[in-house]
Amino acid sequence: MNDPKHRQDAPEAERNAANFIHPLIDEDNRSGRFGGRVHTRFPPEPNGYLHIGHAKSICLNFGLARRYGGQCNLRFDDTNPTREEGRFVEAIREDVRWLGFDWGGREYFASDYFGQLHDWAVELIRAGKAYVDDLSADAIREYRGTLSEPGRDSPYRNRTVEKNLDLFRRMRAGEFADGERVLRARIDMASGNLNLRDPVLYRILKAPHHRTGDTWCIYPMYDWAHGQSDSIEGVTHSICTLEFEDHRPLYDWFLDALGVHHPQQIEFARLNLTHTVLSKRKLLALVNNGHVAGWDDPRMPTLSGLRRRGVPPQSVHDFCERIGVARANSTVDIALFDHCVRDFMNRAAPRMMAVLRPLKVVIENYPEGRSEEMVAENNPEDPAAGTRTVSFSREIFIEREDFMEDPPKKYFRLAPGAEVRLKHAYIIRCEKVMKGAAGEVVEVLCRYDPESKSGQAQGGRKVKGTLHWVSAAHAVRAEVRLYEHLFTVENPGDEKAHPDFTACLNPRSLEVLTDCRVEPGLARANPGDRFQFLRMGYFAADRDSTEKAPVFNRTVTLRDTWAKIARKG
RNA sequence: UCGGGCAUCGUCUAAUGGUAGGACGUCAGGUUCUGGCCCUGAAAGUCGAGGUUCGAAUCCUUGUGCCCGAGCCA
Repeated sequence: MNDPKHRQDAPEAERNAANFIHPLIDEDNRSGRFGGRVHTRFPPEPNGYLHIGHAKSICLNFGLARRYGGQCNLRFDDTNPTREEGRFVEAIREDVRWLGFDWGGREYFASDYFGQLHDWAVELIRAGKAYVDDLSADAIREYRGTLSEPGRDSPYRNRTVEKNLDLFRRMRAGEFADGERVLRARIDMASGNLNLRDPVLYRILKAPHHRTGDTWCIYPMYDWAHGQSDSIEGVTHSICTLEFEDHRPLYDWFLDALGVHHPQQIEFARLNLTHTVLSKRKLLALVNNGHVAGWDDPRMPTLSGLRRRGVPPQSVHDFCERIGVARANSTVDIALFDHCVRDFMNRAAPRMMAVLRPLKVVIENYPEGRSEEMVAENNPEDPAAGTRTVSFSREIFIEREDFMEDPPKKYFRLAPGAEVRLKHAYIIRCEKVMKGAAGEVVEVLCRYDPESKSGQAQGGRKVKGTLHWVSAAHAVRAEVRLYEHLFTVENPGDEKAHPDFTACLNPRSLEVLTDCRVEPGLARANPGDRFQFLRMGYFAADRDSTEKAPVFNRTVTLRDTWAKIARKG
């Protein structure tokens, strides 16, 4: 347990890296600002699927609650009925659950608070802090001014409280058409912060809501709903991304105007990852334009995509811990994510032998019709994983790339006259190469050394290379889907460098291999089961997989030092 | 142009006025029945200019660069 390899088993707190939010919370706890309480929330809008960037937020919010012995709510920010759908709610729940977080029944919706929000709006009107504006959307935009010039007051800004109350009541009663009127806060049309130039609180939207149906025809804007929802839930620290920084003065203004519980908003930098895109719009385009097979395509950075590809949730946690939390915009190298996947899989995934591109090898001096059961360790990193047996016989398959008729130097694999170890079995020597009409290698003839069996007294003889293999008679056919990063360039989301991000798509992001041969035990893999295919990478059974037709997704390759050497020549 | 924010190895992130450290990546080597894992080592950073201080990544001034903001989206 003290083995550094097993640090994943260390208590959460020990792996919890420092970030700038901790001292802020520590100070609040010292001063007693929130009575020593720490309560966070993860607030997705149910209008799409969660991705790895959301995982950073989820791990942060739930992680802070865990670190400080507090709680974290799951709250759906469903204030826009034209974009949100119930089906996303279940998908989001599933993703958060997959990451292993439990919101303990504290599942809330901004729509739960529509009544309270309405009453508070009336309170603001009574206090002269909100008014109904008849200006059109275009006019409001014009009156708002620009980044460098102040706005102007709406001609409707100084209506009486009675008139505002009446108009707001009629807005709610459905007397006006969409867009005809809005309720705005009366703050400061000259503010340098555009969010304070009389922001809209309510707009008229005669659209059914996924939870409240047609109860409402006016819906609160994000700014009006979010802070108050935090307040109602007793949230202490409202963690959000950097683009909401300009909204904080408004967040504070509403809570102060209402005189209710006032959480602290804290902003952090959202995650960017190389070789992928994380914008909802671009992800949607990938799905809609058929560049990927769906939201859970294993190439997608969505949590459902990662899950289907076989990424363990522990790796996502580890990744989120390692990237840290800061206020500077940054782009994390996807190599770090891949490392986290390998790091966990190395310790957790049982080894199996699978030949992806088969080449037949006949061992001439091995008796026909004979076979033996070789003992194979399931995971050299985990003795407790035990052993299994693998059938060996006269005809086997090896990987095509593990044989070269005319090998470069430093090639440790099979070649005419060369010797290699067959993992868990014998040392063989290549005696002859059989070719087809086009001169292609179709079969390799070898002789084995009976004294070299794995685990035998004489088995210790050293050879440079060790190959994985399967017995031709025993192996089963399988489909294997090889995935690579979706984009060839580091930052496909950079619209200046790449106006059309789909032009950066990696043409080799998916390669389907249908004639693979795998150990028979693999046919019984259940969807989601993860393995290391020896020397080939980490794989997981796809949800399409059946015992008759097993299908595996490559989650990530192994580190490949040979590929690096070969590339350099 | 106005308001807000951010600049530390290639990348991400620590250092709370006192030895600039870790991780990924890269390179070199060791070990190995996985060219995996593991182990050892190396290269690699405080945006620029002034100032305060015994001492500055940290504080001050100033410059530069980048990000966010003009939805009845979130």
